[in-house]
Amino acid sequence: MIRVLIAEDQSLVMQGLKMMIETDSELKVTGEARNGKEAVELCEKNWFDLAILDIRMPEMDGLEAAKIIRERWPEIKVLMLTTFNDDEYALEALRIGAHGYMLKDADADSLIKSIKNCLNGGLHIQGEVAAKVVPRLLEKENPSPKLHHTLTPRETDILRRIGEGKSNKEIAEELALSVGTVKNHISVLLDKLDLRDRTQLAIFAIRNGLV
Amino acid sequence: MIRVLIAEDQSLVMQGLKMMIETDSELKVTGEARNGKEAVELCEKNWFDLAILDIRMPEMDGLEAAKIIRERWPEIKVLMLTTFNDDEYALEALRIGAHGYMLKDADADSLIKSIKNCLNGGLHIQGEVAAKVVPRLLEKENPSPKLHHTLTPRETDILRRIGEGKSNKEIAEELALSVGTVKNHISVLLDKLDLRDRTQLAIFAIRNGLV
DNA sequence: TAAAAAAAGTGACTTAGGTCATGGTTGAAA
DNA sequence: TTTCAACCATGACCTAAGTCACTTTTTTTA
Repeated sequence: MIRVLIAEDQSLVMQGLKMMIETDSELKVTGEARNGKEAVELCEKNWFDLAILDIRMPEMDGLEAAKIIRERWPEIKVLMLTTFNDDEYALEALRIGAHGYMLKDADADSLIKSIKNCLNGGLHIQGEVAAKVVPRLLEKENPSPKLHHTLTPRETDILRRIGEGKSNKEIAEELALSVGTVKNHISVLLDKLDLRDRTQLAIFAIRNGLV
Repeated sequence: MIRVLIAEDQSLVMQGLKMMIETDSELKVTGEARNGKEAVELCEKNWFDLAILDIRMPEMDGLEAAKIIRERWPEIKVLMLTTFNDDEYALEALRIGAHGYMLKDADADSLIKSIKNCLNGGLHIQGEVAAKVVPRLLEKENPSPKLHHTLTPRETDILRRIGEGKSNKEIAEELALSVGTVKNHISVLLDKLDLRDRTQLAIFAIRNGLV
């Protein structure tokens, strides 16, 4: 029997995955976590063959959890689950050594196929992501993908507020800074994340679950 | 037996709902639609006691489907399903006469409760939405909530591109317009949606599934 | 089909957003 | 202790964004 751990904060998606997985008599969901921290804790107590991790989760996100699991229990297959076609995250997931990258809005069949394929040692990346990601991998470690892990607390804070649609003036008032300072932090954010303006920052913030 | 129709484009969520609903022996999912159009077509062929409609769907969204179902089959209970705490949509849903408003990230228990409550003739609005919405209802028809239904095709198009993080110049080039024209459309959008800048438009576009 | 209304388009003008050069503070390494 | 690096802060300056008054085109409807 293949033991599966699911880490997913949306209970509907959790139930859906569970149901789909257990239609196959070989597979059994023996662990359910609502964030990355819980997932790692479960791995400490029980053995799993496959971990399905949502990228966006509270407490500890799926990428961090994946990293820890890959380091400490390298035999466990890791499948990342995401809502969006975010190639930055896909790259990061691959770098960590995930065995698959699934989109939540894919149909049931291809999700099952991803799971099966992953268990058989395959690597599967769903969506248009693959087309964008593969060329990048071929250019050897590309230097651009600076993830939000490299952001300072101030920057993350400001990024979140941009994602809430606030103006520089509002952010400055809330944080007791001058607008100039806020603008400067934004310039740094734009540079780090390789984006162009606050609108793209807001989109990034939402896509990555900061808001 | 209570017959349930689900309209939901994300198959994972569909499976999750189905599983949860069918843990109760009284309930049975006898219809599955992947968009609003399919939902209405199913209603024409079969009878349902309850329709669970995702607000965000391709082809025809949940609000439109709800409207049609409420008009043509007023005995069917309608439960709206959404990812975000979007009070504009909640209001619109209530105006149409939906019997409930559920958030996808709620836990299984409260989702089941919403369904049960809805079947018993209750009205349930999940999340902080309720607190924002109820006062508005008491002020008699409030004039502000202009939904995206009132947007022209051009405006919707431009709104989507803003949600993709494009600049006015890029949008103008793609649509073969002057930047001035694009700016003007944006001014109209800001006015109609009661927002302040393109960042808030981008957030709106994402929250409402345009991108 | 004429009149009215809605939508699409334009460019001069104002303001908020973003860049850049610079300085202060803290903590760790030499 | 000094030097270096990372973070935070600031304001002068420039550009893209947004407003406004207006014209043209398309669609409604009387």
